[in-house]
Amino acid sequence: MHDIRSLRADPQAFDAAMARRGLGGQSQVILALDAERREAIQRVEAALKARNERAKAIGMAKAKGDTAEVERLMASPVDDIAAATSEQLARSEAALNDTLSALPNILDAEVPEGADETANRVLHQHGEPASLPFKPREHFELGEALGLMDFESAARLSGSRFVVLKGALARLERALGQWMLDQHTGQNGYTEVSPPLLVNAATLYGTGQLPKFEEDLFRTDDKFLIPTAEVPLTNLVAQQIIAEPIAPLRFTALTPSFRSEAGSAGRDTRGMLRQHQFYKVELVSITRPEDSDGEHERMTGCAEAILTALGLTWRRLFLCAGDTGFGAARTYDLEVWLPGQQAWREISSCSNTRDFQARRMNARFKRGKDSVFVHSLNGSGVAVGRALIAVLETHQREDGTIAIPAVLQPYMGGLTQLG
RNA sequence: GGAGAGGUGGCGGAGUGGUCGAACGCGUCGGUCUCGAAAACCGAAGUACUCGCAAGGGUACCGUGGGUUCGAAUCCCACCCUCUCCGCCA
Repeated sequence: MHDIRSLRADPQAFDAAMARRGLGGQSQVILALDAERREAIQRVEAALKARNERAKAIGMAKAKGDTAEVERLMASPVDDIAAATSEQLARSEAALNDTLSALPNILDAEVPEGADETANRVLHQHGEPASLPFKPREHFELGEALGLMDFESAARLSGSRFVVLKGALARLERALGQWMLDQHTGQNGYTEVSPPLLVNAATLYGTGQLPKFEEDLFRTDDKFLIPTAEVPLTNLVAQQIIAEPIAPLRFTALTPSFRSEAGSAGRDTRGMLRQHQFYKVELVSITRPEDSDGEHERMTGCAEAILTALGLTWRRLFLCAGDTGFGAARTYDLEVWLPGQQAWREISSCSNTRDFQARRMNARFKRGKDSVFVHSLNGSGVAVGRALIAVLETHQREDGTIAIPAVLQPYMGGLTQLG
């Protein structure tokens, strides 16, 4: 959500910021709505003032027992402009709100220009894509050959974009999630949270999924399945005035994420790269404004450490303007190298939303006598399903067995390989 | 799911139609007193929007949204949430 005051103060800057997102001039329309709204407020409040004065006078006359005065006042004309104007006020207020809440966050000045992912900038890389002495297989070939990955059953149970994992592979998924969670709570100072997986519309509005991206969500009668634990974790501070977060509030959770994948029909249909449901360990930080940039680097580092410890090859991307998500001011993506697919694939996305979400959810802290909007950040630390894929493809051997990374072996009952 | 009770300011808790943004207590902040502190006493203090250069006005907010009324924290309706009991249930 944008601050109408700063927009008023510098409309050109606002338009320039939206232009980086490929959006045409917005400020004219918004300022017109704002002027309309404020003008309506004036009229409504004037009418209300007149009404209040009259009512108060009647009350005083009655208290004095001055029935003549009461009757005179009751007979005096009432200002009925209020009804029409208040409707107009409600309309322009709603229009202004709808417009503002559908506009994406203002990008950080350092975000690379560019319309799509081809303009993303690689910041650094860990390891080199390995040239294996045999033809590496894709994760679903490996999983199915082991008899531990079953797409047919999943399709029968649920439809496309689901998978059934079995035996040691199911355990490996669990091990990944447990181990990552333990890293973040044990080494990185995050507090583990077990949040609701169904949330209401206000909560999704707070983090920015609503109103614009409803089609990406699964919903029940009156609730939505979370598309990421970012939603409940960040909203923990919604509507709150918390103590000043001198040290950032850090939350982590291992949850399923549910995504309708509307609009991605036909993409990544083989295997478990793009599913309607997947586990993810999420990281969320709530900070003071002056701390959020540093926290963003730290958070991304926490995710990178996970990938390194798993023996994966990865790189950090600085997403360009056109590829940065709706709520983010700046985003780093982490990509892992998938030998079977011979491609870099996203496994984590870490964003600083600054006060964009905080404004939507009215999350503040007290500084002196002022209430200041917090900054909120979120990042995957990391996607469990995709980490599973990366582990399979990276640590596969020619005979189809898979070496289990040392850090996971304690979580696998000492098992050192699959197959 | 059924029956009942209830949701008021940071907290507790009054207030059932009129000058109520709301008594009182606690807590908070400032002051007096004190070497200092405590106690006591005095005083201050909500949030948002809006008009204004400012000083300072105005409006709204007593779970949420409607309604009745000249006027609503107070009356009516719907919904949400909490608690108690019953039923069901992992």
